Amino acid sequence: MNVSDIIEKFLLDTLGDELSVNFNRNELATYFAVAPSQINYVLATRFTPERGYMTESRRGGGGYITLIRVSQNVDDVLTNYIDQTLSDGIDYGKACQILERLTADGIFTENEAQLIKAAISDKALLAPTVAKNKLRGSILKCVLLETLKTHDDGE
Amino acid sequence: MNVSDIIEKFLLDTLGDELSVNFNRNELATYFAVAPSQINYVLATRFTPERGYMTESRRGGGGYITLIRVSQNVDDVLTNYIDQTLSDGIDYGKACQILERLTADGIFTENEAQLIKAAISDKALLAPTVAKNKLRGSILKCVLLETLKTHDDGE
DNA sequence: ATGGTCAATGGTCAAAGATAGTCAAACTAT
DNA sequence: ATAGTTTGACTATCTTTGACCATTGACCAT
Repeated sequence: MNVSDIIEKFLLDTLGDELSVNFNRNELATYFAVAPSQINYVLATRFTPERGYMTESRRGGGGYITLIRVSQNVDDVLTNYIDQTLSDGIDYGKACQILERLTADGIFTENEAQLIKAAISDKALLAPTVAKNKLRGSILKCVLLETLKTHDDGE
Repeated sequence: MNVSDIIEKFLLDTLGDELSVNFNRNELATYFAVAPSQINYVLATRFTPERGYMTESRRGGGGYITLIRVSQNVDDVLTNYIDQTLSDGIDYGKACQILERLTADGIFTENEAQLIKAAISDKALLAPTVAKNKLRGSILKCVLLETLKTHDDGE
């Protein structure tokens, strides 16, 4: 297991049930004996908006980083993702983050998320790398739209 | 006996009764004094879906390969479909039939089938018509494989 | 009060490192 | 000859590091 994964886990543990957690970048970096910028790397790759996180920070003396779990109305989340993935395409990692987030929100079951992941994996999408993201975006969009439909029906 | 056979045997032994085994490609290659890519060769020729195996992996620091056993004997229906959709591609109607059949068999829930249908609809697959069936086949294959995997987990 | 300086933060980005994947050429066994 | 194996060059992806930049607040001089 690499250090970034360990730091991720540590932050998740520290976050626990709380809405946010506050820390000092250099301190954390020293604790895990990594370059300070690796903290940014972990935040950028693991605690993304797709997964429902955001950060705030301040430089200078007494500087800090706050990691925040954002909660949002589920339909809004869905529509946001639909709008976003609509045009630009999306890579597999980001797509998984979205699916995990939606699973955490109870929109998908674990199994459904797994199936969708399989459907949009690089392996499934036999296309040149460039085209893949576009295609994946389109597929995901259709799936989310379908979900939005049945979700609305359901209530 | 050639080295590939030996590596195959080693992996089978290591796998034992477990559902999956995790290893590092370079380490394994070094251990058997072969080129790293030979590990891929062994996986590609011996641990195929048709034989009841699949793999997952990650590159970069802390990278790994996971060899996963999927159900070998039980799900003949599924494996048949997998073989069929593997090569030729499949049109949307046929795909839906398969999904409905599998839903009737209790492999998929209604909802799961809906999601998959959305994912392989003509709308989702932005590609030339000719390419669509091929692509749909590939996606469906991945989904079915995934199902075999999680199916095994459950029992 | 006002502005200047400096140390203590955090941010960015590109390079280096660490893996795994692909593919075709060379080799080997049948 | 043909099919299967082995190798290596090249590629793709993920992680880790470090050099350089930006911001903030404390302290100081005026």
